[in-house]
Amino acid sequence: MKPKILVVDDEPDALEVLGFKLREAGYTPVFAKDGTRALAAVRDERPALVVLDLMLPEVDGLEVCKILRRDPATASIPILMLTARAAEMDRIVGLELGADDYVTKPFSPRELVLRIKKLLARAQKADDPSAHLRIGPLDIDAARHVAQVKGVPLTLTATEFKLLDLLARRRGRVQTRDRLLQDVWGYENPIDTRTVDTHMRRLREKLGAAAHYLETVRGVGYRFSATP
Amino acid sequence: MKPKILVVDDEPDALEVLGFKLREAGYTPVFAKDGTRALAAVRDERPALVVLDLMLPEVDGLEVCKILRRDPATASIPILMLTARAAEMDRIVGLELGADDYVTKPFSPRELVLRIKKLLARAQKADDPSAHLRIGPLDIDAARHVAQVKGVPLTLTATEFKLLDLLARRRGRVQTRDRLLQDVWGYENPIDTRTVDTHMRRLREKLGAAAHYLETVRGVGYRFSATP
DNA sequence: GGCCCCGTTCACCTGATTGTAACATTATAT
DNA sequence: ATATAATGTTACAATCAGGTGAACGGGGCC
Repeated sequence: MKPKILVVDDEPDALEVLGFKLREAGYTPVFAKDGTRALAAVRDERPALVVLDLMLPEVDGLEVCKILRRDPATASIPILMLTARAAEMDRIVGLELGADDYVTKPFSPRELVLRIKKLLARAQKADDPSAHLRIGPLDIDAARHVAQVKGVPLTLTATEFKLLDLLARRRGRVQTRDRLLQDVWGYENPIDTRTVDTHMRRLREKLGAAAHYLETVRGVGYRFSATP
Repeated sequence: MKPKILVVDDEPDALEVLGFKLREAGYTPVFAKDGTRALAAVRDERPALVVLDLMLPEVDGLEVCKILRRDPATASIPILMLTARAAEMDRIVGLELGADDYVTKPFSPRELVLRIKKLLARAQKADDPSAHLRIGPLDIDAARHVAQVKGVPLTLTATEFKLLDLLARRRGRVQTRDRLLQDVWGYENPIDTRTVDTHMRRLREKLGAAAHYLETVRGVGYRFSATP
């Protein structure tokens, strides 16, 4: 399974070079030459990662970035920004919007592929049960059994931790109460109980500023927000 | 794994030609020459799709179609109708229940194989409940419990979401109110059938620009439009 | 044993959801 | 064209799902 990479740039030359290098590195490149097409391509192709030029016709890179982040279906796709000027990049990657990394033009393709590799590895790690999860101000270290909000450790009980960890790992996807009872509590035959609700309430209380990550999907279950 | 295709026609010549073309296209054809045998063959062979001539000895094509649709075990098998006259096909596909597509005789085998391919692809997608459905401007992600029109998330209640998801998964085929009550609401709920109508209305309202996908089939039920 | 922590259950409350009924409109049959 | 059946619309009250706070109870620890 070759990961699909969407490359968005308005210069055909850049697309060609990148396409070649990506194929060489074992990826399947897909292309778009403006912001509108980029958004369409993300929806159609569901790439594993997006390489995004900052300067684009139609809808510029920043805007594309924002739109992708706002939508739960695409919020977790890593974005690598390309730009000519390095100066303003800290702002872009850090706070304003959710780019995950950036490379300044002119760049060495080797460098770019390395960054892509790193981002993909990081994204994949979210599924690895032993990994250290970092979502916005939230830090979850399953190995050490420690959860933090903005660096401040939370005092969670074992069940609370397991619940939070599981929801965060499956972020974006709704978990029914039955599923949670099975996976967190280990109940074989899910019973009718409000236990899950009570635990969610305590979790929310302890999470404080980060409580909004725990979303209720009425009639279905709970979901850890997909957007950081 | 070659998909098995049941071809039902009373003319041996037609069977032979179709059989050859289907094998050529990578399918495994199975044959029946009348309605009774067709029903038996569906039961015994469990084909992935049925090509059904309208005019048949014993039990005619429409009747076979209806019988297959009534039984939950066979209801989801795609049916492609063959007929000599095009005029009455709208009625058959649209109203009388259940055929998924039709081709008028004489037909080009290439055309037929293309239609088969399309129907099989659609059926496969509908079978996987975790799959992300994308139909025109509509996006339905069951795992995340998110439905969007042109990227804008809809706020659907649990029942509304289930109803939309089910109709979209069975797009192109009419669902009777009873069937919807069974599959969306659950068997044991003996509720007024007008409940479905009310929910359809609410769905249409929320779908806005995409409301036209929900078609009313007077006297029968509702259908999610087959064409994107 | 007694105490404390933690998980579970209960009761109550609120707002959203939903089934139904009543009325309006449209399609079909006579 | 008119009658009739089917569906669209609207409104509303009952119900339900989930939030919240508190009580209960068991097991480990002293």
